[in-house]
Amino acid sequence: ANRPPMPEDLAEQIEPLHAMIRALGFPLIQVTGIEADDVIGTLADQGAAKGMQVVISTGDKDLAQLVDERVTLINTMDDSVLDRAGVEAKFGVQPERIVDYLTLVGDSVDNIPGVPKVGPKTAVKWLAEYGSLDEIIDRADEVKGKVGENLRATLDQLPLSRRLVTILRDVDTGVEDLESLKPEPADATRLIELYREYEFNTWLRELEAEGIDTTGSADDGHGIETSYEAVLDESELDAWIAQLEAADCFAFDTETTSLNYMQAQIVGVSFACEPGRAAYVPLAHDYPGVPEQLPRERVLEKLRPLLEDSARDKVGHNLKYDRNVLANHGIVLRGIAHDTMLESYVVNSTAARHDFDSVALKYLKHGTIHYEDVAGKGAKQIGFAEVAIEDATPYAAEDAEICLRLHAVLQPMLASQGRLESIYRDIEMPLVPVLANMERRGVFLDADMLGEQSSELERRMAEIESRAHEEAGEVFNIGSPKQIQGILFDKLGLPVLQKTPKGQPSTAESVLQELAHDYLLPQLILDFRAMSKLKSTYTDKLPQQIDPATGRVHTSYHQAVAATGRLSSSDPNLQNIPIRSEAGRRIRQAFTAPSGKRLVAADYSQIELRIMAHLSGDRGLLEAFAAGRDVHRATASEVFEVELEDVGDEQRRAAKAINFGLIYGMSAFGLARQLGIERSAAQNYIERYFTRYPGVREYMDSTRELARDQGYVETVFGRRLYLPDIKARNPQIRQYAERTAINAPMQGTAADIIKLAMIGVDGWLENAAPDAALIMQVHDELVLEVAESEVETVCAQVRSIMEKAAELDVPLVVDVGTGANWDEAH
DNA sequence: GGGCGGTTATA
DNA sequence: GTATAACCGCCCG
Repeated sequence: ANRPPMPEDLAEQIEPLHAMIRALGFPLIQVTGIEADDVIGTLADQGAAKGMQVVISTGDKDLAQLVDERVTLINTMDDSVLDRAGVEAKFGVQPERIVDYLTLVGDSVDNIPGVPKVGPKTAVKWLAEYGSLDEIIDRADEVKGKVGENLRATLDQLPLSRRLVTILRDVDTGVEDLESLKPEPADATRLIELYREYEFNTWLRELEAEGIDTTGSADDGHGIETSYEAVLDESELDAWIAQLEAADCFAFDTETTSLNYMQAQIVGVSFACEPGRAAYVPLAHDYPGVPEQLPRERVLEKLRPLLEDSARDKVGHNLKYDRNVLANHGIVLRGIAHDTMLESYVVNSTAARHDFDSVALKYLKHGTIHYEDVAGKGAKQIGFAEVAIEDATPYAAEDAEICLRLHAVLQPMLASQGRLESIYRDIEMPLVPVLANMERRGVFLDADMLGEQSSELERRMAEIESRAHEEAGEVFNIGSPKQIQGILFDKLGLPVLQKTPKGQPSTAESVLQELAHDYLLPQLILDFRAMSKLKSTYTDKLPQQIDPATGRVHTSYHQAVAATGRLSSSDPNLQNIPIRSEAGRRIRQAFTAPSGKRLVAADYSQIELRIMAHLSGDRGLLEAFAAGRDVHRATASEVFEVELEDVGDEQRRAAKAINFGLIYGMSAFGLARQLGIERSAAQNYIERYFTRYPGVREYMDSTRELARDQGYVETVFGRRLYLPDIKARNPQIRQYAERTAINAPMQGTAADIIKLAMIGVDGWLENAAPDAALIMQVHDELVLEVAESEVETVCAQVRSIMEKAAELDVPLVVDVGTGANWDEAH
């Protein structure tokens, strides 16, 4: 009576939930007219009677009455376990008295009255004094005070209350045999369907990471006896070093105190050189009662010759990290021969993730011990140094041993598929130390300059915010799209021009820009947003990310994230530093060269369009580049049929949009929107373009066809990008795959070329200009920090190396600039 | 605390 | 119309 009816939002979730439980392979028991608690009570009793240990997963305190020697509760919200002692500790009464306790206390939600004014305290006190509810009822006269009166007044109801709170243990559950309740393997196909439908994207990714086959097939390593040992004395260490020296290639991994490679200190190292055997050498575990470990610096000195020897091959998973961490201890990791993360990436860059656990699961069907299993997660996570050595050993040793086995599986896959091995061997692997060096070197930032900008932005934002509140006639959070939406569209009744994917009126930039023609408030919001972005992401955040030890920011370049072959950058992302607005350029000015040095920025001019010319072999386009023409102007001249020198600004702008659109696999619709013209006019432009550059049309068509036939597209160098959706029946999904098919060879080839250039530049610098270094890569641009005396030589040589990084049917052109800061170098 | 939507910065 | 990372607000448990 006191429970509100089930909300419709909840009711409609019940059936999908049941479907999901079935797909997961769990037994689902539904008994009409019986409480779930009673079914659980009955099954628990039956299990206990058969001598089973029964665990009930619940947060419901009522179930505590079921606890005995064989039955325990677990609350998976906080992982607390309630056994007999736990129940007594939590409630102050034994499990057998829980029914009595609940009867006295009552439960307003379940409409069980209990005795007024009796709560947990009084109930426990009475039960301790009288022993049981029956005894309390019998001796109700003895209880003094107001609660005594209440007890006597409710005596009649108590038997009913007791019946209501008592969980039944003898209902007909319809379950013939407890054996039939064993979980079945999950129905992966059905699960994927359901996860897609309800957009459970995280679980979907997990499922994909496991490979589609989730029927519980056996571990590929099944049958291999594994021996993982912790190395705690010197003679064992020496024996391992001797084995590593004798091996052709050994797997190597470090455990550390931090994911931040600049701050990380080594806690232990692990090795493997044959399947089934691995060692973990704990070095700096630190917790009460930790056993004596070999001294870290001494062990590292012993390992130094092995680790620094470029002739000794190592395999690892993301060895760039290990190289950076070892550098913190003065060791230069050389001989980085193989990396299973990069093997997985080159074999199939579109696989959901290339982290160790996912890759091991996918290629070995081996479920690894996760970091969270040994260190916990969230706020309660501990550092690896606090992990007990006996827990750390299987985890760390497995990393090395499984890595070795992974390499044995992935290496042949690379070798057997076209030019993938060359992408891996000649591009990705040599790039590893180059990136590690760039990361460690870091970028100098003028924090004071950014600080000043922050204060200025703050002042101007406060001003704009109060004007916006005035304009709106009320105070609202200008940073909340939801509240903006309420003000603009509900309160002020502005027209809704566009909706978000979820069907809400959008307040995106393009929409506000349109509305700003007629109203003031949208412009204020736009101005606020532009400043807020710059302030929060750049002027506030970047200075905080300066490493105190080096005074510089150290990004992470990710080599196995972008499906096209590009790098990505994070913590901080140095690939999206503003450039377009004046305020944005001021942020670039804070990227400065320290005294005595200059920044050199070298970027490829129109590299993706040049690659399109090369790939398509279109004569007109090739010729335009060969002649060194302004390609957008040349395109305008062709499409609009005017002489080169007569091309107007507007025509050039349109031609530029067409050129970019082609790289992105555009439609007339998209071009029309970009240019703010009619769809038919855009279609007309595209038609004229293709008439003038017929090779480009042929290339686009043949690329789509090739993608359909072979299921993947390739860069000029043979990097592959798989397109599983290219045959999708849903046109939206299929067309998206087609656009990716068009774009990936161009974006990917550009990525291959700049990676080759980086390897070349780094190699040259090492000998010829040791005081100069690469410090950033932004997709088509390299930034170097160079001693003033070397600037001229470096500029010339970097240009030359970049332009010669690949030989295409078009010249590669590089613009080089120098300056005291990044803005000036452009 | 964790996940997601909306938004915006770059090539 | 391609490829990313990161912020804030908001919601949930």
